[in-house]
Amino acid sequence: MLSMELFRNDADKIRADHDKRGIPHDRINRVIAIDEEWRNALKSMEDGRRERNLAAKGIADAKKSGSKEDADRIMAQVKDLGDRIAQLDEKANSLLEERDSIRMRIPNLLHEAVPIGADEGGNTQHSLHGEKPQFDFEPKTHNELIEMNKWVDLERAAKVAGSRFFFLKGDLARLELALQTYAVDFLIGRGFTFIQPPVMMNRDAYEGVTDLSDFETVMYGITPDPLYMIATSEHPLTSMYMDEVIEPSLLPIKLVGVSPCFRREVGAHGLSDRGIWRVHQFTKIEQVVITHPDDSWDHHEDLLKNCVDLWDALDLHYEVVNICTGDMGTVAARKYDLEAWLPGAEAFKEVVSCSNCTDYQANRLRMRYRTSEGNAAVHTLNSTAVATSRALVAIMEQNQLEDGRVRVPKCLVPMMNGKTHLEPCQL
RNA sequence: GCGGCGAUCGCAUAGCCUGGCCAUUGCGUCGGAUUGCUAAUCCGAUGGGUCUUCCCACGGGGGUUCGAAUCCCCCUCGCCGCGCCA
Repeated sequence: MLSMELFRNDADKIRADHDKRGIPHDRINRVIAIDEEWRNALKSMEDGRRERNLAAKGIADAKKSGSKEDADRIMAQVKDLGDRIAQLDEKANSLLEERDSIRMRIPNLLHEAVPIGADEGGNTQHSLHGEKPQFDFEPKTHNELIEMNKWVDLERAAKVAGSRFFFLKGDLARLELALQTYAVDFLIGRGFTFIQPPVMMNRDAYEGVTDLSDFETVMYGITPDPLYMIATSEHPLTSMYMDEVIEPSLLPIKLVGVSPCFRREVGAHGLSDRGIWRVHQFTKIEQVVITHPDDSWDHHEDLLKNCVDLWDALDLHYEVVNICTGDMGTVAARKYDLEAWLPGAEAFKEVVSCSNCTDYQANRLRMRYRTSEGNAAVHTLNSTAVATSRALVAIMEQNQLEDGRVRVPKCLVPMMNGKTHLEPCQL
């Protein structure tokens, strides 16, 4: 959410940003108009309260000096004042609610380096990493590999849970655990604190970190309790300090979280998403940084560097993509994606998303740091380190052998008890 | 789940019983002053708002009242005990 100061003092900045995104200004103008109305309504209400406070004081004084008649007279005068104030208060509150429900839907201001584009076709390549793997045989898709090696059981998962769930089995499951351990240790080595978060959140905290439409299309609600399954550990980690004033000496707060991630994937269809590429539950190792606004763009580059070094260590071929205006979404000001090469699909596909959300989440979460001029919103950043299901797909497809076995990335071999290749699962 | 107790400003606290001055004090932080000692001492500021002779804020919501931190009800969270439990 953008700060109200921006609407009041620098609305043209927001309008120019909307032009870049290709969306109309009407919501901005509406926020400004309702804000004006709200301020007037608030003023009348405050005048009423002031009158009441003065009267209450008058009564107290009168009683103290023993003048019961004076007290009774004032009381009679202000008898209906309470109702009037309540009405004015209600009006002001409904205006405020209306203003902010619109404001919540206005997207973050974009960084100036974000390329202009209507949709994902406008994204640009930032850099290319690793060597494209060459095969002297026809490489298989990960779907073929998991099936022939019995590493994933989709049918039985459908039976006990539903479609787009999976049982992960044998060596592939063991590799998944190795990936988690490797990524967590890697980030601990770069100064991150390891956190295991709650995997359910209440509505109030959740509204602070995500686009409102996600409640309809992404998150699972829990019946009968008013909770939501997290779509990523970014959400509990970022909202961890909500409603707090953070001592500047604690910044930057660098967190690495591991959690299962739950996504409804409403509207997702198609054969290209079969297997474990797009699923309702997967595990993700996530980086989160809460920082001083002056440092946030440096931290954004650091987060990307961590991903690049981590994915280089896994010895995979991928590109970094600079996400364009039309593909950005509501919360981020700038976003890089890592897209891994999938030989089976002959395409780069998204495996990492690295965002600077500037003060957008912090404003919603009332998450500030102390300055000599008062409190100011912090900046929040997040980046996938590894989403294990997708990393496994990339490893399987890029490291496959002709017989269907898969070479374990060198850095993970020690965590696989020295095992260098994934063998088929017997069960 | 049941019972008891609690929640006040960055942290810690007083005020609540018995409704009515400006919500107290300590620590921390920031600013200033001063002194030659890794810092001490003194002064000031330090919840939010439209930064203000004004309004709001004592976990959240409602009620009683001319007036609520204070009385009543509901909810949330925490602590203690009991129950259940990986």
